[in-house]
Amino acid sequence: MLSKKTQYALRALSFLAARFDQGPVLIHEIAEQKKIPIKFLENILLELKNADVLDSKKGRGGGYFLKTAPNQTSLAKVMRIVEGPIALLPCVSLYFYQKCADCTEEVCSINGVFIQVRDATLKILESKTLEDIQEMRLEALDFSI
Amino acid sequence: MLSKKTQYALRALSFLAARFDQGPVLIHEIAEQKKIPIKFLENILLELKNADVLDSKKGRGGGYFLKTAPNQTSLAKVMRIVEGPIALLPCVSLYFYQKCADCTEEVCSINGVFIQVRDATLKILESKTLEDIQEMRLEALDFSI
DNA sequence: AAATAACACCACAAAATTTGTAGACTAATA
DNA sequence: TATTAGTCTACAAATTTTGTGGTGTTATTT
Repeated sequence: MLSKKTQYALRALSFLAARFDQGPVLIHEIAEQKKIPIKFLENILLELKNADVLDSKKGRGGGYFLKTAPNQTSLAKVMRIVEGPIALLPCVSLYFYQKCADCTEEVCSINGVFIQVRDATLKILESKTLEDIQEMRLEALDFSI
Repeated sequence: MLSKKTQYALRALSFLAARFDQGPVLIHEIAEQKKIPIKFLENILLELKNADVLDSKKGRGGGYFLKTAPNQTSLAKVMRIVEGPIALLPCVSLYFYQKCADCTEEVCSINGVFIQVRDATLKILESKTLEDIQEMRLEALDFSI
């Protein structure tokens, strides 16, 4: 299961994706719209900024905004920033590899399956972007009916 | 990431799978071979027994053993017993569904991707069984060279 | 029947992680 | 220079994970 932190991050980003190119958005507004504790959200957005997903502007008229177009940031990237490894076992992670503590087998009989799971998961999460989880925009709705 | 508990469970089961039909195996022996804290392992094995994956025998000559052939227990089943949900979001879980707390969108823009991830993961974990992660058996090795 | 072996069960404790908060600081703008 | 809004550090509360202790129960052996 994804942590709340990651879920908050995805929600905030789906909101910011819908506002891409419309100027900075206040943390306060995101927190309110998405019902995320504001100080917690602060930390998350800052982390995403330090990882070059977001950018920000201080002072009046400031706020957060996507650094690049929504389709330029994969969900895998976001998840690695806020959640950490995507793989289910440390010994099978591409970016957070760790030798399994106390693995007693010379040839691990377990990790093969989890390499498959990892690859199947990554195939999706590397190809999907913020554009794919972008919140529905009001102006995109068709009111002509 | 899978919890240590789940990793321990998988290791213990890979060991028991290799010993299928060879009588009960002592908790003590599994703990030693697989370097798992014995009291922690007790809890795990009991849970797997209560879920009908394992069976046990008390007293002298007792121990734990697989209730059915290794290929009869899927990894998905094991993981649901010891780890809980396989899906990455509560609102997308088949066996542990929960409405997303504070989901503010009428139509969630996020869950579609995670349904895909869930399905890709389950396709593997439902089809792979304990037979697939079974520890190499010594008698299966070819010493003729 | 007594002794012993081994699982069953309950309750708790330590450790780690996650989630959330407080408050001072810095930068930008009007 | 006052105000606005992000930055940063540190901490605290809550929850989950990991691990332990002790007693009970059942089966086997002698």
